[in-house]
Amino acid sequence: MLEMSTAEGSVARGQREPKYWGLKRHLLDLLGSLPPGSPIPTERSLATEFDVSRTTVRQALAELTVEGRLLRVQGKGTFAAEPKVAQRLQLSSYTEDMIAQGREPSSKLLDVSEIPAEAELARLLRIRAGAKVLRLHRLRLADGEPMAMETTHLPLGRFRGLRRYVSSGGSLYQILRERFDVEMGHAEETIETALAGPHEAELLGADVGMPMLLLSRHSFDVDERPFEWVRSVYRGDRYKFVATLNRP
Amino acid sequence: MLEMSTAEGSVARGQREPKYWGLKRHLLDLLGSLPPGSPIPTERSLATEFDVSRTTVRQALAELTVEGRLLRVQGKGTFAAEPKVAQRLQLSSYTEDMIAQGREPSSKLLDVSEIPAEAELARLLRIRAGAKVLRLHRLRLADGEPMAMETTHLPLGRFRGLRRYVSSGGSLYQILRERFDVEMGHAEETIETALAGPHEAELLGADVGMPMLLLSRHSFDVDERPFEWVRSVYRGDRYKFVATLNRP
DNA sequence: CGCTATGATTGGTCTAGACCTTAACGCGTG
DNA sequence: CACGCGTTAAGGTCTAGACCAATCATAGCG
Repeated sequence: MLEMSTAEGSVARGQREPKYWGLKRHLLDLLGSLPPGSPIPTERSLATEFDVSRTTVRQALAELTVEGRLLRVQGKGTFAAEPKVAQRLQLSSYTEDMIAQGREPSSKLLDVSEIPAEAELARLLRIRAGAKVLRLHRLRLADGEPMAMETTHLPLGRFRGLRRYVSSGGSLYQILRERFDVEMGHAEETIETALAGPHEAELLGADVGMPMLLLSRHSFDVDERPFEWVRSVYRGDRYKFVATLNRP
Repeated sequence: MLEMSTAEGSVARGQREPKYWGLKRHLLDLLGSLPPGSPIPTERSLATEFDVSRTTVRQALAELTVEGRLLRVQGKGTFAAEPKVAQRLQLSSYTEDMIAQGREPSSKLLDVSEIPAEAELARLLRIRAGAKVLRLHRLRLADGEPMAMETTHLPLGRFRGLRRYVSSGGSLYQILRERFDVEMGHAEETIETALAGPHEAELLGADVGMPMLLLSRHSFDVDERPFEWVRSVYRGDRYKFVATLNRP
């Protein structure tokens, strides 16, 4: 895997190594020889074994957790995590994209609501502030596993009656294409890091404070009119994005 | 900015809110009305003011730091952070790319070495394991500010004498094009999260444990032969990647 | 004038212990 | 058999205080 350095390397530089680094190294070693899902020793027993306080153990465990190496469950224990899954940088729809990867996609529609556009959202969708937008809140799954939380905003002025079509199921892009004659043009995506809030953590089965990949998509039709603005939150410890770039 | 929820929302769900959430909210408020670089109260004074232990204050500060909202400097204090900078998903060279954004690019060559390829690297570069590769360790800067740490691997069998050209400066891609007739084909990039280790943290002026964006690039020439494998580590609290996707 | 020593202040690490929340198990009772 | 209710043990939050390490201002000395 050609790992990123974590705590090894130049020890002899005059610096004193914090105790939790050593503990982290030890656990990393342990994880190397452990299948995903295996339980690791409890916080209290690690504290005893290494003769450090539980706080120090927790510092090491916390870092390994946000690095995606550990999974902590209150009341149960701490376990070796699953390796990351690749996620294609999508311009195609989520559904098509997952199928292309041989995974079985599904969506759970969490919420549909009509809300007035705030200034920033209105600018992005090129409508006037306060105009109604349809907001879809969806949980994206692959093989039954939660992959992302997606929030889509669409201008209702242009897509009257969209709410009914959406509620009755089906691919959003297919609805837009067939019912509203939307021809997709280009899209602009940004990818950045973010931390999971309580809401995201709960939906994705992650912990508060875990690093997430925040993907924003701003889609335009062939006439350069913006027709959607999407924010998706992916678990940073389990997914990565893949893009293929071609020489112009 | 259309923020990601952090700790607000459904308070009245039977759950007790941890103290550090409230503290975090307060600091987020404060940050909203503070220009970047402004100092915020010290840990000890926050602990006194809010009547909590310093440990609790530190938990709130730690989360805000990895979210890119705060900058902590030992011996000096804690400060409001700068907002994120956009970074184009690059197929062109770093140099060209920065110029297109109106920034002044520079590179600092940290290390050049010839090393034998490990199994995984050999597979990626399609050479035999143990064959020599040139490893470049570079710090990428824009307007004098460290942006990323980049590690490039090139097969020396194909690029004999490359080391000398590189050492005497100039764009790597330009050298490959002009001296070795490499015509760039496509490239495959992946983006994932990672945490800063001591090495990355020091070079990029970040803290150990901060979320980073890890960009890997696998480049091929027009004959589909791989000619480089690159790993770049970007500060996740300050940069984001932008990609424009077009309908095929 | 310039350099060095020192102390004050800041964030960084660590302790030993307390109590809370959640999950799993077992043991009763209806 | 099903349900509920403790018990136990796990991780989550929090305290009060200690010492370390980096920074900066300042006082003093050559």
